[in-house]
Amino acid sequence: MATSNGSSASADNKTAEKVLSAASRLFYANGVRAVGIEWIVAESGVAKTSLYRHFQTKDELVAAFLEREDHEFWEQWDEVVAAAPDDPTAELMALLAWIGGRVSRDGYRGCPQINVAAEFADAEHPARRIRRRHKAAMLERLRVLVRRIGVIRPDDTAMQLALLIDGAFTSDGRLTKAGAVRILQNGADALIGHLRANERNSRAARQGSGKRRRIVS
Amino acid sequence: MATSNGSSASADNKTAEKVLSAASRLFYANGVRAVGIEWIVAESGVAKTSLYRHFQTKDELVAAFLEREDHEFWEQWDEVVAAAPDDPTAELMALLAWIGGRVSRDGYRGCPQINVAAEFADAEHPARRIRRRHKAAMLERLRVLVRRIGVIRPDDTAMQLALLIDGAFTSDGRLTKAGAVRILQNGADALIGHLRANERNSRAARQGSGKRRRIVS
DNA sequence: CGTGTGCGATACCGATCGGTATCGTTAAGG
DNA sequence: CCTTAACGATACCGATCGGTATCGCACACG
Repeated sequence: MATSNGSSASADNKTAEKVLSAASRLFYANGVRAVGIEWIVAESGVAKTSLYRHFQTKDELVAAFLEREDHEFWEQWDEVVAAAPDDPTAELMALLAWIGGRVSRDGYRGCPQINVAAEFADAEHPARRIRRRHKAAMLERLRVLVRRIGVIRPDDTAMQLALLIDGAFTSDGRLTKAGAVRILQNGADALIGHLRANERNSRAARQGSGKRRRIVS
Repeated sequence: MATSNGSSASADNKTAEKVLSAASRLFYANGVRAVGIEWIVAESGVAKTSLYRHFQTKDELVAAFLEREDHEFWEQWDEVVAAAPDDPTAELMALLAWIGGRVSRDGYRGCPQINVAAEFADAEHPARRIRRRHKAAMLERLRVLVRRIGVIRPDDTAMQLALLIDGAFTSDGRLTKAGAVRILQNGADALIGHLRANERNSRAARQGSGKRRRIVS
């Protein structure tokens, strides 16, 4: 059903892969409109002809970039979840530790979905569509998670967590690694703890949260 | 010290004002790089020559756009604060009601500071500088506010509120007006309530928050 | 009544944009 | 060994990019 290629979405060909990886780097670092095709050609070491053999238009290349980003994001998300203890609160904290580390890395330039989508006015542009789907997926995953945690208004709480995370994505270097993780985890703890359904679990979790927050560093 | 002009930052001249207002509209709706000078010329009804008489480069026009946005944002912020009761928590809720309304308006396309800055790779580009200053100013105002509220870790709480707000700015139509205000205010209530210094005030505030949240709608 | 300053119109600049056409080369598979 | 398909190199396309130069006109002010 798929090629033997172990890599991620699209770019099953080696030439296409060189193009897509170079384009991804350049798009992310400079913005889509600031990167011309010739720049991608130079950086990828692939002929312009070949580039257009695999991607008919620049927009298609942009879409492939975002699709891959989306795919890799959920791949890592699932890995973090798999490594976390089977407790929804611990799962959330592990995810926030991962995100905190991600946004405080050197050269982090924000969420590619947000950045790229902002460059296109048409709401039906591929970039806008992929971004909507990506963000809807995150919100849905957070909903499932906070329902398992057992908060009173899971939809609102999930959205609050989504806003917190998207805010971190656009923090633009204002967060150090330690600070990012602490701020995200304590913030989430307040958001879920405040409205937790069963007060017993709530109290216990708040006491033990100091340990649980450190599961993924 | 200033011209008699009652309008906002820069563009003290009528021609310059026409250029800047047209450019602002186009930049915000389409992104900076997607808008060519000729488009601004056509939309403003001003000759290209005149445009370049008032703004030497496109970057300067971009900077003027962001400076004005920054200025108007704090102007409105101050108005909201002035209209709110002299209670820090009520002030915060009023600000969030304002922001909730803002991000759920038709045609809202996100925070211009965030959007425009994302289009430039150079961290010393005017757009990036203005954005940093703008976001630092917001964080500082939130710090002062949460200190007055009296939370345990004001710096962290202020950053959490900033993330929540920036997240709302990038929510891209996922928030209805009613939902936005409720989610922001309840979120902020959890963030400040959870860590409030004096438990008595905390408990009282949580009970009365349903009323207090509706001060500005 | 002159005079200067700001504006509009237009033509133009080199550079770059996304995208195509042509053609010679390379390499893998039967 | 020969076919075939993919790739590289290059030249080219019209359109647009940000920015400038030239010039004629209108109008406010002394």
